[in-house]
Amino acid sequence: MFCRGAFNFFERHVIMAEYNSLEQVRLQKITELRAAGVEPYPTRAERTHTAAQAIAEFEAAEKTAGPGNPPAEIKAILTGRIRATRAMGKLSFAHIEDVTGKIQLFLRINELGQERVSFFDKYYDIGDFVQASGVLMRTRTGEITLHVHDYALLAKAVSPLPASKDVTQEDGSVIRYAALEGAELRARQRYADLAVNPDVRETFRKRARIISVLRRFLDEHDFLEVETPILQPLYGGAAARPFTTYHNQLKQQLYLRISFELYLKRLLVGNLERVYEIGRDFRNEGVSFKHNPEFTQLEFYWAYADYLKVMELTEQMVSTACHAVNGTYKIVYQGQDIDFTPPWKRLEMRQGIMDVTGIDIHAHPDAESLLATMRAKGYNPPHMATRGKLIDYLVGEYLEPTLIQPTFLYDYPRDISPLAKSKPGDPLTVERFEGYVAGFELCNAFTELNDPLDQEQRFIEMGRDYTAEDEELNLMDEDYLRAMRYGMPPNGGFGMGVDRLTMLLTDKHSIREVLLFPHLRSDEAGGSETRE
RNA sequence: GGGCGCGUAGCUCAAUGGCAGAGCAUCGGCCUUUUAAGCCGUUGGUUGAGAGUUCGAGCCUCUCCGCGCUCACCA
Repeated sequence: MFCRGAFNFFERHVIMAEYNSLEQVRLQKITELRAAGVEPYPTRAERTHTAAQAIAEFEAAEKTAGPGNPPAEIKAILTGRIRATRAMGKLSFAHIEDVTGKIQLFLRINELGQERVSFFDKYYDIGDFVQASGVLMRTRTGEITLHVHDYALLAKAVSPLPASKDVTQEDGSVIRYAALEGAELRARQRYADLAVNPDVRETFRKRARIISVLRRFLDEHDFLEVETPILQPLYGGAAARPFTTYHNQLKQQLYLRISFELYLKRLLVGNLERVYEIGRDFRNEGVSFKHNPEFTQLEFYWAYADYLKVMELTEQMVSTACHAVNGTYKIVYQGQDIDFTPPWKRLEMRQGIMDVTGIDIHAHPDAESLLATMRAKGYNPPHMATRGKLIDYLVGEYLEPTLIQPTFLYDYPRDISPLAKSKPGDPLTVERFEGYVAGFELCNAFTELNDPLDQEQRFIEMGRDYTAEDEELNLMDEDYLRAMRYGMPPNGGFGMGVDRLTMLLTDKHSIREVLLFPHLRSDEAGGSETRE
């Protein structure tokens, strides 16, 4: 009990000493390498070509030489990680992989001598980083290969990479053997996943490309990228439970933001006109295949625009991102053909609900009337207080799943949209749309409410919908109202989950496949050993 | 949080309540153009953790941990 920190420290060292048999073999090799004067972790490396550059240069040299003629000699120093070895006594082959791909090494006693070939076979393992110099050649089977004249260790791997082997079939398809496949292990040890699964690396390259394209698109449309607080004294802009934290010196309760909205719109008051932010939101809610506690959000606000203009910009932006990543506007998501070519379908929510349920929400201006009709038609929503929530239920249960092709569902109930501007002449409806693709929500946007008196009223109404025990739910943001009182230009605002867009564009079912380090529970082994 | 399913060697997976196995990886041997190299041999396990039933548990029961699917929650 006393000195608990020291106990944990000791315990940790015991855990660290638990090497498996494969690791013990490699540790022994490290000792022997040092004894032989080989530093397993040298400070510097040298490289003249990436794998891809070496292959391209050799092919170009072959072309220059012409068929049947030997190409000009190309010397190269390559670096990479050993992915496969094939030792044959006086010969040895290995594949190394760098960020551009794989290339084969060919070691022979003619150049290296028996001792150096055997030394490579004995001490170099899959997973080690190596450097090899030599001359490019083609083997008898036609593979462009580095004929090695010298080699060096760059970093020894103690733990074996999860072994995976590929064999390319005659039809070009690749069969993978014993690849790292467990979703949990892959997420927990993303480093190993990335190291052995090239398609995972490709997914995250695509993700980076998507974000880069979104940013460039908005920059080119004269939006200013800004950064607003993640630690906020009040949270708002969405309906979600926040994470709370505490500033020790200020003795202040703080929240991690659940949206950027209220801060970004303050900037419109400051005459910035067009602003956007790409960053992390945090929501203290359930985790699922499409929810992570922290996720990447894109929001922009556009002065003098309305939700119709935002729709047009949205379909342009998302289709541009799709084309940049996939080279086409048409993709397949989980077996469904999706076409992002603008313009996307526009569907009024009232009409959409009518199409799938036969209920006209305009005929039911209050919750009681709507609920009675729903019940009469056999719909049994869980207990819900407001008209908007009943409508939301109908949309979520019956309409959303039908929206496979990119669709803007527009004109939402006022009472579930406290930051959106009312539709002129229709007090129950606001100018809001959500973009749906493949049956789930991709983005959410509206003509922003800029009337400070109306906004104050909405905050009050919103507060009423929540019961007294929701003490934390303080939606009244006085500073935001003060900003709005200085005058906010009419504007259209937009929010989109970047992770979900990435899921769509990379054909991933789970958000965990597009997050490098998704949230997972503690992986400490043995439940009964945890003490608190 | 609820329901259903899963957890076996470093990785991918087998195993009617009856000696815990295979492929790849590892280790040793043979092999001078291989590519899942091949051939011969070898090693590797607290079957997620703990308890129970049983002559005997990877398998049945309970508790716990973790993951997956699903529901709830979720702009």
